[in-house]
Amino acid sequence: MYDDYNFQQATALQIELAKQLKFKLVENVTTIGGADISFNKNSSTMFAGIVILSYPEMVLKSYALETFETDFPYKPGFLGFKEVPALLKVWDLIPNKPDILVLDGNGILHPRRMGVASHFGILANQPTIGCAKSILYGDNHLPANSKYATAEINSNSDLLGFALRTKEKCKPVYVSAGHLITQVQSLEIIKNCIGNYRIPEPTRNAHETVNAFRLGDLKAGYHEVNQPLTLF
DNA sequence: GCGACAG
DNA sequence: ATCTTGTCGC
Repeated sequence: MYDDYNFQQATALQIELAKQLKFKLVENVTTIGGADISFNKNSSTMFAGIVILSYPEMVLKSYALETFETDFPYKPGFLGFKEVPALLKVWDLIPNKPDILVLDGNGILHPRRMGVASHFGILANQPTIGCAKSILYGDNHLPANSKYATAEINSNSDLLGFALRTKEKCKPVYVSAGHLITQVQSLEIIKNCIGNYRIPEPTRNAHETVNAFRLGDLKAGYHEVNQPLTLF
């Protein structure tokens, strides 16, 4: 049927895009971005946002917000097709891009190595990291119950990512390289982005910010932040 | 065939 | 993802 045809095409495109993936070290990281999407149930309007923090201080420096219309449904394995178009629209509003962008979802920890972070990275030619709140694919071995404990996530003999305990007695997050960064550096960067919560600061801040945008407390466009924000 | 299944 | 109160555990 109609949906099957779209997902067949989407699958073929993911396989093609995955051939373009590159993994290398990112040098001199001083800024890191977080991207997220929010929307009301049963609405085709997505609220997209990207925040930029100083690294490793994790101080909010700027953010961009924009809405986007889409009918593409959520389906496990195809999140990029739903979220990346909206995120690219917000991305274009940012004059000074962050050195690395963290997306809420996976990078190469994906059946076709094309999670939302890899998908965005390829289309924007931007170093990206995927950080998901639950497992999508691969072995699910839990890390020890201590902060910073990790467990490799493999599929067959490929190292696709890491489960990372960001906080004691909390479920781990799942980290993988998106594009233009290595697996090990992705893990190190995310470790350095942990504040006092389970979710690393770039993603956590992005989530709070897009929610405020959806609820009408923040406006669309690019905004720079100078004094500490008393929003959280 | 059955179960799993990012956001 | 979003809608929501209380409640269990540290």
